[in-house]
Amino acid sequence: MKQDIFQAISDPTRRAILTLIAIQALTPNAMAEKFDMTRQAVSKHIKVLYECELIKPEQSGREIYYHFNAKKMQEFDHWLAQFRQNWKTQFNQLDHLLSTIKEQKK
Amino acid sequence: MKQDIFQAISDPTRRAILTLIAIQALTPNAMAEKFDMTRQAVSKHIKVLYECELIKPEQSGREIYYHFNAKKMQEFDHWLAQFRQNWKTQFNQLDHLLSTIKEQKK
DNA sequence: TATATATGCAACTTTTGAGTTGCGCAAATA
DNA sequence: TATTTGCGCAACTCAAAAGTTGCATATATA
Repeated sequence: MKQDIFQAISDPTRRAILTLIAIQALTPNAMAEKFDMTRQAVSKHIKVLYECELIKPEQSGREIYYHFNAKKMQEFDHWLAQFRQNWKTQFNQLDHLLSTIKEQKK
Repeated sequence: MKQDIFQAISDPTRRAILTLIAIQALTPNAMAEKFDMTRQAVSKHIKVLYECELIKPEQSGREIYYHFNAKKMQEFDHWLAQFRQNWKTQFNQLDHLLSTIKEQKK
């Protein structure tokens, strides 16, 4: 099943995994040790993250190091962009409102 | 129940609602017309979005207009910030790698 | 005042997803 | 070669979440 990046990031454990491997690539076993969770449970999270390309595997003998794929994370940034202008505008309007109230109090 | 902003945004319908009302405030009925979905289903999504403060209600007689709360969306931006430097670094490294390959070809 | 409209809440069903146990395969090691 | 280790896949359980129907409440309108 093709995974949705938004759905992938909605899980706290997967967000923790991303934060960890953004610093250093890890094997599934290493991740399982970090969280109080079986290796298989971590393996499922890895599958989700892999299918939406947020992580990349690097085989090394029988071990697999999973790396963070920063490029994919930019999709979020692009989605957010449609709201960024919006929040800047809302804050400017708030500033204006506050100064108007100030004026009225004088 | 206190809702998680990541979980709130993971649902496609809720993302569509946010995109709509970022442009113009809408009533629950108006939203239900946009999607092929009962009013009650939309109402539940509204509840989720409201509980994590992504939208704000504005009562007008018996109608309720829901507005987009841009400020809350910034929480995403803050979470993304921890990766932003990371992806810039990865791209710089890629640039470096590409120019190295270029040099070798000469 | 009677009726229609806009909404929220509760109970229920169905679907999805997180986590477990059990298994098989491939690589390292004795 | 036999055994251990690292990993993925499949079947299962259980909890959460999406969507439905039904009902209650408040406001507008005839």
